[in-house]
Amino acid sequence: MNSQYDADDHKLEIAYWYYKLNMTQAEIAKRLNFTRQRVNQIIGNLIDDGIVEIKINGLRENNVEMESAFEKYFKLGRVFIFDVDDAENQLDLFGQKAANAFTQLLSDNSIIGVSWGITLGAAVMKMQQRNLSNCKIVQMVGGLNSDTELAKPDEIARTLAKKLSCDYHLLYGPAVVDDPQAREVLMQDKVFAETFDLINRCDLAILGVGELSKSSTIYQQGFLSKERLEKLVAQGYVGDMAMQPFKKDGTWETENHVIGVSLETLRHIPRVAAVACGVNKAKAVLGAINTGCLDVLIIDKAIAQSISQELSLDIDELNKKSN
Amino acid sequence: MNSQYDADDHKLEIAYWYYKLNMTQAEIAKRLNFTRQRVNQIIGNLIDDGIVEIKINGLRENNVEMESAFEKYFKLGRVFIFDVDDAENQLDLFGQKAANAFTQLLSDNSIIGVSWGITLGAAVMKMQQRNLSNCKIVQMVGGLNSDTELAKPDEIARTLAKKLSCDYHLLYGPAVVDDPQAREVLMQDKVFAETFDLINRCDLAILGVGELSKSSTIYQQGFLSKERLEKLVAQGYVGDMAMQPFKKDGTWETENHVIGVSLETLRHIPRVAAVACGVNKAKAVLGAINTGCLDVLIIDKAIAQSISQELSLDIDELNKKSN
DNA sequence: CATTTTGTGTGACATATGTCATTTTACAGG
DNA sequence: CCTGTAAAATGACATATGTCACACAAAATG
Repeated sequence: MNSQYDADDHKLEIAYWYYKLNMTQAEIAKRLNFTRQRVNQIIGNLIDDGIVEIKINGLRENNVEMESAFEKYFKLGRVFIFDVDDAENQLDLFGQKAANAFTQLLSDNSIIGVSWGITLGAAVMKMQQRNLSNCKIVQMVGGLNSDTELAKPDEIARTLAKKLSCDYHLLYGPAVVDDPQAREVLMQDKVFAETFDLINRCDLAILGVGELSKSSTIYQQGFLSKERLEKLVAQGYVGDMAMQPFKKDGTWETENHVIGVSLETLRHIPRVAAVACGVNKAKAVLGAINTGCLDVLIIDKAIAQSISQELSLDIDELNKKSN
Repeated sequence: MNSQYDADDHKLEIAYWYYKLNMTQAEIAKRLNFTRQRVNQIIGNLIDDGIVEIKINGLRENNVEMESAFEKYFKLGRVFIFDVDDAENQLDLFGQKAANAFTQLLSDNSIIGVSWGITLGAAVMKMQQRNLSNCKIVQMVGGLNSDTELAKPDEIARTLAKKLSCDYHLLYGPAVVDDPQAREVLMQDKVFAETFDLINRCDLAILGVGELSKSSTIYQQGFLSKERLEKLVAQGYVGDMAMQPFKKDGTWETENHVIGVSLETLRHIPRVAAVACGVNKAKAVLGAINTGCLDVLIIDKAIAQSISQELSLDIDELNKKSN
């Protein structure tokens, strides 16, 4: 009844009526003697046509765009990127923000596995007190004597449980043993049966990403010998999660010194969230992403920018509505 | 569960996800552990909050804003305002655009009453050929011998009927009689019974607005004597529709020289559309609006601006979403 | 300490929107 | 005049959105 020409002619008024006067598509259709579907289609193209522009003020101060781009590029469920400019309180600041991020991931009636690390500890400590009493926290790697109280997995598990007012279950074994044979024996022992059963049934796992270098916690604290560190680095390993090392491309050989969750197991946990802060962890984070274990990534802007640069990501391009 | 503070914090990402990534409100709610309703409410305020701005390019070249403002201010169903800058072809240009406007008002199975006038004639002539064969056109004022063929009501009725491929019904009487007595007699006559029945049952009436001055068609063509014109003007009359004069405030006394539809009858026709072109008709149009007979107004920009100026209308203000 | 107030969560519901498969219509060549 | 094709209308649905009334809990008030 009406030609293409008419439609062009009417785009402006449709835009105005719909976006400014909040008329419904049906009302507009009635006015123009169009079908509702046709109006719907025209409105759907208004932005592409350049007739309507939607501007979101203050986007650049935020990292939303970069977060979304990462989610899309790496096929992650959720990415949080935080500014932590204040080098002084970096850990505190990042911890606080990561804690807020965790808040969004938690829901009642879930089994939550925790790993270890300074960053993870800082985040858990900053979490708000809540009442998720039907959750259960489970320690996913064995105990280790860290200088920093809150980096210890058992301590993290306990603290988190307190925050959520729920029960927790510890892994009563050492994180690292020297002799693979010893590990083998221990892992088979029935004491761990329930623990590993819980780990396997986790709904959510939260862990830190560690780098592999002489300045890394894992080395500094002596959980990794100089020889093993050098060997791993030589083999191309770049980081670890829950003490399990991986290479830059995300591959790994099964570890036989660590008592705790394996990367293979992590892979089957529906929601795995990793935190990392500090640009020196960029390479490790990239490797962590590549393992395919992660669903949620919580990092600071420095890491994000470093990764983005290394891969020459075009943030704007990625967010084009290609879906 | 989440404080006000959180919501503020999340507005930006909600805006981005909703407007740029086209996520649904439910998806967003899930991400943030909000209820869908809360996200809905936040999104509803995004524009007021100044976080989201919607810009429609090229609005000013159009008259949409002014049209909407008029609709709101005068409580009209629809207002069309057309640019007719080319003084040369003013009638042609305006006629063409008015014809398009009519197109939007027409639907099949309706009784359509027509009046008379140069502008109306021009518009009807420019209408596209269509197939609305279940419509019926009815002439709403008696015949008159105009110089301009297409200003005559019967000619307009016939032409429109041809355009719509439908039947038409003429009013076989004079438009104006000198003696009120004669009019009385004629109006009672059974010949007109069917005609006036049709007029009363009109779904749509289209008519022109005339001014009352020495340069007006109604006077020039001699349908109104000098004496009557001067008397009417002296009494405050400013214009006519279907030969029925009205004052600036929209009031009128019943006319007793004209054979045709009364303003009172027009008032009860669901959709009455009036056309007018040329700034000299501004005052008449304002009066026409004030009669309360009109639902649709089709005018040129000059008239619109004149009226807007006289009433000191603030277009932008009117279109604020006060509803 | 009791009591409003305010913000949120919940469940229910009416509308609005997006999408498809199918039919009509309008139009361009043959 | 016939026929293929592209644009629109139609009818039917599944989702998404806007809005209630109501219940709760935390914060503010007296």
